[in-house]
Amino acid sequence: MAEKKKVVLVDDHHLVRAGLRALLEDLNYYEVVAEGADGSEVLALIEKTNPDVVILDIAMKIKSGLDALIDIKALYPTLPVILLTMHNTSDYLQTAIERGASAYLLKDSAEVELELALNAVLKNEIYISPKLSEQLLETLNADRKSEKVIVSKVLTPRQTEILKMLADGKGTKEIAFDLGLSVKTIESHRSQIMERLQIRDLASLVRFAIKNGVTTL
Amino acid sequence: MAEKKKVVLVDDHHLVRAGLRALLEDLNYYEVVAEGADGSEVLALIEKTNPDVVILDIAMKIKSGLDALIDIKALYPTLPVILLTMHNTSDYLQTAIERGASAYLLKDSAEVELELALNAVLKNEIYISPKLSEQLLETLNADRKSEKVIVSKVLTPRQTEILKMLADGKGTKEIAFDLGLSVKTIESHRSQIMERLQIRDLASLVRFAIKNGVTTL
DNA sequence: ATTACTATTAGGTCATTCCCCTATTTGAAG
DNA sequence: CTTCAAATAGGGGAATGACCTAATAGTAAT
Repeated sequence: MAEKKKVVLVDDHHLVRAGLRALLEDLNYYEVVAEGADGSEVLALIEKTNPDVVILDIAMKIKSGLDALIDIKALYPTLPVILLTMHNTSDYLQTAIERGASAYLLKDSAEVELELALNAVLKNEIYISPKLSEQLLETLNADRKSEKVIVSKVLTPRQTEILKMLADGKGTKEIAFDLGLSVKTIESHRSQIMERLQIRDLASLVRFAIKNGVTTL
Repeated sequence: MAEKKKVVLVDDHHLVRAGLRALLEDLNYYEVVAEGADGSEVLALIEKTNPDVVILDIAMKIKSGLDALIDIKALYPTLPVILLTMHNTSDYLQTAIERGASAYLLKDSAEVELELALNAVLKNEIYISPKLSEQLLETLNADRKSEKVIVSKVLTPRQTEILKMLADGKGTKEIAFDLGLSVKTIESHRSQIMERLQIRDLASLVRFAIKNGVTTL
């Protein structure tokens, strides 16, 4: 058998990480050469270990997997990255793919999926959890029906910024002050965020933000 | 070596479960005889497999680990249960212990901690993550300073019920209607909940509810 | 029994926020 | 150039929130 493939594993829960490592090494074809607890460490780990693939959790405290993905692709555009997501929503699947992710898996996936994804990714293919790819197709079809194929970026940077603050418990007034803007402006952004996300209440907004790594639980 | 110890593993993320299983079986002293994705399945699994220990995730969709713990202890009071929690807060540590949990671990713990916990638990000892036990001691000390040692139940049943509804995105009006109460009553409960939890904004309330398994992400 | 405390209910008042609509400016895409 | 999205912000009424007070019922302790 050829040399084992080198894997960098980044997830902010130690036990989860250890579990994934055990799983990978039981396959006898992968070797975890580095582990990280946050997206902000990943570049250093890659440089040190020159891995064949990176496995990144999306929801991490300091820097999310999606953010780390940008950094990685800027310096190592051909290094395959597998994203792991906690919850069954394809909200950021498009973003992930636009940013060059090679695979997008639910943490709830079967072990074989992880193996399939690794195999695919090492052949420069793209692997997406079946559950999610269904949703993606539905989304694309829905878009097509509505005349224009708008592959929207979900939220603008400003909106994302404000979403985070809202989800972190800040009030409109406080946000307005922090950003040096009018309360009315924040209210506008807030309405537009909810409009886009089809959300009507703050609680769901908080969930959305957590699920998508905009903020942390 | 003696017979391997039988473990039942319950966590709603398949990959996490698989990882923990790999980790346990690498220790060569444990055998995962059943896996479940939710607290509601655990009793059936125990009956079927007669395990030596149960490992339960706290935050699960249908029935949380804390709820499942009650069921388990009612039927199998001597069966050791290890609780796994996602986040570094001891909010429900007391509850867990009151309900008879044998160990309380952070998912962020080191692998050795899992092993230590298993060893302790099989000797009828109690194991608590060092990080959390520190917090617990602080809490107890704080209580002692404030004259009375109140092992408070955190929230009353009514409060928990309303917390869940709030965290699920319902408004005061809607909750009042659902429960057949005055809007003012709900507002009172809401204030008192926030008072007890030392929380000032809805967003943090939602986080708290999710962290403690009152509702799901 | 009596006391004391908790849980649950609810009103009043005033400040804040939300909702719905409209509007200006700037920058990028065509 | 023109068109559209993003970011900014105001008006006005409705809804909600914060803060205070208080009644009733139930339970625990003496």
